[in-house]
Amino acid sequence: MDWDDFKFFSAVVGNGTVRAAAKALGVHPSTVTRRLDHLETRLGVKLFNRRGQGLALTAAGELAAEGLRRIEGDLAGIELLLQRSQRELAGPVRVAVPGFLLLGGLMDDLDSFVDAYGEIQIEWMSACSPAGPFDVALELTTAPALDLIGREIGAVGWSLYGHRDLIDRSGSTLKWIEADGLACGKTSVLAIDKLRSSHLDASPIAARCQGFTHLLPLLRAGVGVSALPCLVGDADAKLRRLPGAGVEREPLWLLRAPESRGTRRVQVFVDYLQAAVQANAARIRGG
Amino acid sequence: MDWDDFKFFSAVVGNGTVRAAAKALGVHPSTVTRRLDHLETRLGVKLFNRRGQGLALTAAGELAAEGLRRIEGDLAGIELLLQRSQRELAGPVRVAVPGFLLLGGLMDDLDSFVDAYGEIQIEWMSACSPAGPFDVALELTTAPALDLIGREIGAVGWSLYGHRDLIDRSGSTLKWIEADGLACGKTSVLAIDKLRSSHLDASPIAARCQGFTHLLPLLRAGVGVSALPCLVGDADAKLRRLPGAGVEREPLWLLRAPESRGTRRVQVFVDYLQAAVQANAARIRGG
DNA sequence: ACAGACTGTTGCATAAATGCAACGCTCCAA
DNA sequence: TTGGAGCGTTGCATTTATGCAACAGTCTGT
Repeated sequence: MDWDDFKFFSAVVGNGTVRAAAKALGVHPSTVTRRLDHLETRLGVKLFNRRGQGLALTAAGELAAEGLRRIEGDLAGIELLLQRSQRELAGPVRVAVPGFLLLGGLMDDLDSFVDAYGEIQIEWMSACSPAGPFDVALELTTAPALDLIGREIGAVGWSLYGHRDLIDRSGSTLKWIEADGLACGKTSVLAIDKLRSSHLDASPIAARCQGFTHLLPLLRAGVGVSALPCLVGDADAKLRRLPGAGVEREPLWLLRAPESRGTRRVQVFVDYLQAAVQANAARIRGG
Repeated sequence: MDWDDFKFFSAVVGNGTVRAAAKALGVHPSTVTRRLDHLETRLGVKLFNRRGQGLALTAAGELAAEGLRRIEGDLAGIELLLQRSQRELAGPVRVAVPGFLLLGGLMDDLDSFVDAYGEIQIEWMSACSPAGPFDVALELTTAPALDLIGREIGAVGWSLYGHRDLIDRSGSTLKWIEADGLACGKTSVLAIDKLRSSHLDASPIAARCQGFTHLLPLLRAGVGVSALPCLVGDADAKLRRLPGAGVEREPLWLLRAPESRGTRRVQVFVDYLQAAVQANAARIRGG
């Protein structure tokens, strides 16, 4: 089935004569007649009656023209739609998300998004030190800045983790690993302080480090215990929660810059981000 | 704009892979990829993401697929519709119409019908002596046969006509031309008898003939006067109505054979026939 | 880890569609 | 009646698209 034949047919119907259709399509008149012949032969139906001056539609031709009128418009509409979506869905989206969410596998299916929206360039910014303005951010806060539009979309659960052997070896005194810069934009995370003070207040400090990049290897090596987002701690087979240690939760907010409100490419990514948080809500909360 | 590119795109979406689409279309896989490239280049939009195993639709591709789903179905529907209408609108239609209606120009735009429905073969039968069964007929009757479906769709007006010079030469005694076989299926037309008896009862008979083929030349030659359907008489520039002679009307019935009821090709012609009678109603009635 | 089967994609020979000019035809006006 | 201009349609050279086989890559099951 050759769709192009219908295009030529439709052009002839719309322009009245073969020559006019040929000019409109930018081809030679002979091409048009040959495509019409081809179409009629293939269908086994005469669409036109050739008679000296111009062509006259047969009943079947009238039927076909009727149905094609809409198809022709729809097809042109698709082209316009694609080119418009092309413009709307291209460009940068500046995203500020705490590193531990990515570390915990929140964005493991990001490739499907990149596949679908290849023209959107995602600029990942450390939520800790937002070097510049962002379009969308996830933050552990209850008081979003005044110039942002915020919404609570979940809660991040924290607990105490250590190497499983270290935890199982009950009776030994557990040492604390002090880490800074775990949650971003905040000097300290309330959940961490509460966990330590209620379970390991008097424990000695084994090490002091900066961020997850340092903290996780130290925990895996069995140097001591520390507070981790459950999303990160539970995902690590070598680590185990400290028995008895509960889960302290911090509210997770989705923040949007007002100036990118209504921008489709940003909205599309926000939708994906929300879906990702939703899909991992249980893991993020920590059970 | 190449519609065929969309066909290939649609096939890939529908069949999942390039190779499956190629097999479904009966072409080589390379052809499919080249058409996709062509389409993407022309639109300036990426529809697919090539990744090792299979193809993944982009957001734009999803949009296009959405719109094309319906178009694909519509196009296939048109083909089926045409082929069905081809079957339904091909074959013979047996028509029995009194000759004078054709003589009077009732079917002057028949060519447009033949153009539109070239596969319908109209078999004209003399209504006078219906050699075989017909699908549709026009008849001057008030009592259609019992096995037919009839409907009155107009009235045929008759009056007295003669050569204009003969009519204008007042005072001379007008001679009558007796014609048989004017209206069909009937031995005599009541209107003719009434017209003669009320205006030319005592006039001598100048000639006796058979049918319009003989009668009209005699009238044009000024041999005498006779009764004609107004449709025929008024159309002839040489003839004129006899002043004072009124118009006698016979009901015109449209008859249909029950066995062809529901046959589209017959119905289509009946519609045309009714429209033709309607358009010429005034001329047929005789003013 | 490693064949095996699958995917989509590329040069090269062939087949098909197109452009060109000339033709036959109908219609309109002088 | 007779040019002239419009129409759609036909051989022939050329451009374009297709089929074929071989390729590079990924995924899966052993």
